[in-house]
Amino acid sequence: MPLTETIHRPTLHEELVERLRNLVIEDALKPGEKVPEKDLCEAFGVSRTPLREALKVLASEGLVVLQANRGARVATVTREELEKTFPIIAVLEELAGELACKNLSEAEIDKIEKRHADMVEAYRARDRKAYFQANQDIHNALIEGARNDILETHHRLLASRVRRARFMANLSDDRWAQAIREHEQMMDKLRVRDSEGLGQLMKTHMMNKYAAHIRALEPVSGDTAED
Amino acid sequence: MPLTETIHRPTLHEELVERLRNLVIEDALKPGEKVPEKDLCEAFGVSRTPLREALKVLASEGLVVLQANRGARVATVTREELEKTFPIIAVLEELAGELACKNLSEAEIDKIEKRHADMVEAYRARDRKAYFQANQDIHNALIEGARNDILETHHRLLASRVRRARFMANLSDDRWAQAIREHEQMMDKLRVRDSEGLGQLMKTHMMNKYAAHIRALEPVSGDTAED
DNA sequence: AACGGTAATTATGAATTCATAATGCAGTCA
DNA sequence: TGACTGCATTATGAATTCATAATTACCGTT
Repeated sequence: MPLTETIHRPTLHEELVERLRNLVIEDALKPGEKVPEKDLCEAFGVSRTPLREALKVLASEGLVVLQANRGARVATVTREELEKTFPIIAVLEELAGELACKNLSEAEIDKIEKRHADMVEAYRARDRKAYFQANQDIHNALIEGARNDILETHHRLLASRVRRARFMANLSDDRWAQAIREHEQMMDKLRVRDSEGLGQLMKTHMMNKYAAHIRALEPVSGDTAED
Repeated sequence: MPLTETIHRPTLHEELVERLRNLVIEDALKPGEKVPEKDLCEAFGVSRTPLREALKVLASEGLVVLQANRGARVATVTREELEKTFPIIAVLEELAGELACKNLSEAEIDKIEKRHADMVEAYRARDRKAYFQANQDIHNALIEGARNDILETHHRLLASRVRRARFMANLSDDRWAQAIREHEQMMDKLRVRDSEGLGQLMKTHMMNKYAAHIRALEPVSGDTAED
């Protein structure tokens, strides 16, 4: 009997990885902060062992940094790291776009179309929160549409590290309008299933997002200012 | 004070991650095999705790699979996984090629040139082992030349999972000749620092490698037989 | 009063212990 | 004779304990 398709009973440390990851992504634990094992243990009602195992995993993902005998700190995202990460995300999205074009069902494309409409509507209303959510959904749908869980994993790994950078906070009107135009073009390509076209657009879309973000960071000394 | 640039003193579980990773990559632990904690503990002379932490990390990297209360097994590389992984490696190499073109020093390019000559020589002598080593060195040099440690990490993560597939074992004469031609072209692009050109070549080179490998796998039923 | 050193406290890395889930074997019943 | 069930053994997940390294506070000296 092949041992694929075995039931995946979530073990304690896996649960913790998930919870901790969310804490970091949702900024409940802020970059640079210490991650106090003791407090988290009683907060989650678990012993230190599984929590430490979870921290090791988070560290290998780069979300936290372990210092020998000095515990874990939430990783800070430096500007240099952003510069290194965005191009990688960009080429992954390029690939995802190509694959999604080939693999998405008509129904799924319709769904994305709807979310796209929501997003445009949110843009008209200048509703940043709704826009951000719809945008996220669309990108996620395209990534998932690639039908490549490994691609998805690596994309999530990279995206989770820069998500904290909060692109939306400093979204200029110009860039916003440009982003909408780019999304329109993406939808055009998706409708006719032009995979290379969509891939290219998603790549440049991400690089533009990156450029805008770096521009926004420009005034800053170079390190990440908090809040 | 920014807490970047802290000294990275290797802790016990990190050491173990390294050692175990090598065991898996070097096929000392074969795919599908159980990873017996007890034996490894006495083999390395450590307790189970750091070893288990290491296994969690390896699992998050996808090198081993954890099953609740059933321990860890070395991950088997299914054909489907290969099909999902290679395109990702390909786009990462594409990006690496572009970046390496821009960032490599002349001296480094000379070094690669030398290794390339070694590789061609090994091809002439039909010395698979030497060829494989030189090939590996060249690819590594190009990846490192990208000056992007995050890209490097993800590339290594993906490559280590398929390395076991041992492309070289079933390298047809045709494919071998083609690979050499592709490498010649890559060197041409690198010499004139045509970044897009090198990127494209590295991508297609990887996809061709992939295609050849899939072809070699063809006869196999599709799933990996267990012991 | 300030700076440096030492001691104490705290917290982290690692070992050991404990409990529970899985597997294998044996015995019995069809 | 073969299959199924129950028990025992083994091994894994998790908690607790232990030791060591780091940080902080306090005291002494300049």
